[in-house]
Amino acid sequence: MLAEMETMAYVTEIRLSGDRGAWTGVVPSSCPEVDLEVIEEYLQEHSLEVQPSHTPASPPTTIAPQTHLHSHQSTRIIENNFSGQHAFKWHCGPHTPTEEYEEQAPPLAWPSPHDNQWDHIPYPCEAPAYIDSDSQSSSSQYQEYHDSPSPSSDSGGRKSRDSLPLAPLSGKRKERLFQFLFEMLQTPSMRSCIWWVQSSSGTFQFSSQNKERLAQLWGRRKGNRKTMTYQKMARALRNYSRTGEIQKVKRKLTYRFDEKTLRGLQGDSNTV
DNA sequence: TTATTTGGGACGTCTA
DNA sequence: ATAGACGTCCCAAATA
Repeated sequence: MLAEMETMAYVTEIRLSGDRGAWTGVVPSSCPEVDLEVIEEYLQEHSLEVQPSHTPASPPTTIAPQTHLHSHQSTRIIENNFSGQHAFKWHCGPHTPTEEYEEQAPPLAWPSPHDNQWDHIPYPCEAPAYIDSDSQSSSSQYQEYHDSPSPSSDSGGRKSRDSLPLAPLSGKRKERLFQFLFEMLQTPSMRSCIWWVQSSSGTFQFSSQNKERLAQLWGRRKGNRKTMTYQKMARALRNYSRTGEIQKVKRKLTYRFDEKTLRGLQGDSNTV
């Protein structure tokens, strides 16, 4: 069934990325459960993320009103490379994806919050981080962990690691929020909660629908006493604005990894 | 206007 | 003991 949903998502992606004009109304029809509002949210959120390579935060003024997914403006979305509308799939199943994820959490390679496996286990998915949504569509194949060549010739990889002590310095180091987020971004089953907007620039976005789930996972990971909420997690995220690891971009629920941080994370995930 | 998002001060907790 | 990295609470402003 999971396979079915994957297929569903896959088909959706194909339609989105492969057949621009034809996808109007196609997605929902193949899945009655699909929440149109969510789709619209995705379309809106993503369509706004048309990022000129030089500036990730495009001014809202350039944003065309996204009336409906039936509109011809869907083209814009596709141009945006936002074919990875993985979120669609979760509405097809009985549970939200995060619920599934929670159920699968242990097998999905979570180091228990107690032991410090985090320090030595590899990321659940070591696929290159630089996979845009469309690349992720083909990621259905890297559902399982698999080796992948390092993100080739990252001249700054080492350097950034020097300036960014992500790796355990003295054997063990507590997991940081941005590391967790990065990991989630590499986890296909979490696509419904968080996804790359433009992986090349380190821009990612939370799902308005499932951000709380992700926050809860973070809270569990940390072994907090109280339930983590997006509010609180976002507070920590805002702290990164000062320290520079992650910056907020002018898009709803969208943030961006600092270049160095991103490289450090990628280098980290490839060398652990 | 309401609900959601965003931003940040203040203080607490935990860990290296 | 101290500092870093949040976690928690709270409030206000910006947006949708």
